[in-house]
Amino acid sequence: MAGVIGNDTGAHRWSIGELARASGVTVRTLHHYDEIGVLRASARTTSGHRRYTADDLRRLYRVRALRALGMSLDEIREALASSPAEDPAAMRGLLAAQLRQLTVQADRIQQLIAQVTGLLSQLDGASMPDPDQFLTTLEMISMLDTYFTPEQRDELARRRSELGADAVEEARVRFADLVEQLLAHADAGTPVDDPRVRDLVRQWDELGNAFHAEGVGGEQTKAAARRMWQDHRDELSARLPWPAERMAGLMAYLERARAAG
Amino acid sequence: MAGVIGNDTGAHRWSIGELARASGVTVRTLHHYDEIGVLRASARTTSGHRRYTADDLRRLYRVRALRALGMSLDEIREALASSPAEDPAAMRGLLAAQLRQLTVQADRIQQLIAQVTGLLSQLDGASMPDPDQFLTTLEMISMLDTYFTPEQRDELARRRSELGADAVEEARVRFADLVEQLLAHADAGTPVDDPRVRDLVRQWDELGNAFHAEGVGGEQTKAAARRMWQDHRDELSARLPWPAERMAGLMAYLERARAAG
DNA sequence: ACTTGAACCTCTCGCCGCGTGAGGTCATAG
DNA sequence: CTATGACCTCACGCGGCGAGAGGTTCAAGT
Repeated sequence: MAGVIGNDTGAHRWSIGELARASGVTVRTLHHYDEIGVLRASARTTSGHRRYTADDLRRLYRVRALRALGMSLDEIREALASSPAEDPAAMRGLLAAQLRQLTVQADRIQQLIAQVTGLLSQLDGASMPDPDQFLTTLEMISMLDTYFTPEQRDELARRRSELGADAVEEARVRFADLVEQLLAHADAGTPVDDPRVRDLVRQWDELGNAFHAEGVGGEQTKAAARRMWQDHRDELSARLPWPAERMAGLMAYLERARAAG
Repeated sequence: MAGVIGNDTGAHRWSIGELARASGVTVRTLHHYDEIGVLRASARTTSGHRRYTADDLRRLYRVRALRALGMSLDEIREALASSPAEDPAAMRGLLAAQLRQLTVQADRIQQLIAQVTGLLSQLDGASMPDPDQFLTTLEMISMLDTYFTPEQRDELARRRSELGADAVEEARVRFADLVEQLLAHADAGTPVDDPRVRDLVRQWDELGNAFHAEGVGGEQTKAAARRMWQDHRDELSARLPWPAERMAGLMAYLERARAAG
């Protein structure tokens, strides 16, 4: 079975220290591999010292290679359990799975890099009147993590980058403008079914929709955003130039207008 | 000091379960944060139950955000120890360090992806006469890891990709040709200072130099390659179309020719 | 006032891949 | 016979919690 190529008859048998030096791993690592069955010493002396064969050395090389590719020792044991000569498909599946996992990790890291870069540019940017602003941004990050699933965050980020920074900035300006106009109407007591108000509400909803996907997914994202707003009205409106209670009143006005529409 | 923004006088104080639900972390996590001092409950009831304030909640958000960016809890504790309002440079340094670390990780993962992809293409390629070939490739990977430093591996990979796959294949063919010619001379007993032999040796060295950098770094890489060859002559020559002892003889012939040149 | 069930407390072990000892046995050279 | 290394088997430690055991306390209903 094992050892079709290099049979060990009469060949040298290594002690654990020799194997360690030859392969560049520590003795402790070999002990560990023996313990968990990734690489068992194929023999012991009468006094209990491990003796390794040339086949063991080759197997060790394979183990180290697969580990260098990022696999767990459990996966490696399974991969090397059935001789790959009999079962090349198993090895293929494992490598493919590993590749998928690596791609996922790479994506995650790229996202983190983008986020950290963004935070750094906020810190370095001219707009640094107030370190509290930065801390609040930090708080927002974990809020987003709490309320949106990773897929939803991906989707939001994707749409923002599709729109481009300029369009996002323009949307921010238009949003501020809508807030001001609607607040004015709310203060003036304009009825919610006034055509001017209805038009403003329509613009508001359109503006928001640009950031969400269509269909069920988009609705879920919007629902998550609403939940976040309801739970953290104060913290969130602290980042806006209007006081929290004014925004709360505005949201109520909006709700009534939508109900009337 | 702390709580300049949101003072807690008379405000609601959360139990650990309420804080957990509000922030989306588990109670166990909050216990852990309390234990290691990342987020201490700012008070306890007489019976020992933890009570959290609004400031604690904000701090928790910051902790979760920094963790989502990949920082360790130790780093986070340090980062939040000094109020960042007093020391914005510290936070900047931390984020910059984190960004560096993330870039390193991203590079590593990209390399792994390239390696796994290469292995998969070897498995899928038409040239799959022999699963042993594949296993030997695995063994080579860990050998390279043992003999070359990460920098040296980077350098080798860089030069190979600069040369391009075609040039590498061409070099392989020329190498085979040189081996055949030199073996013929060695067998024929041509003296090592024969001009034809010296020319072949010159070509051999040039061919090898194309894969190594110039200067001290390149010499170290070549030395590492020689050590690898010396330690693993048999395994390595098993991947070449000539028997190990013929290659060994050839290397000796080469050495003598270089000494004579 | 009593009971119940949920929420809270502390303490401990488990995961992964070993590093780093501690304390004892075996092999070999002088 | 002894000194020195190489080897052996435990066993704890690391990071960031999950999972559970076993006991107390809280809040609400009867």
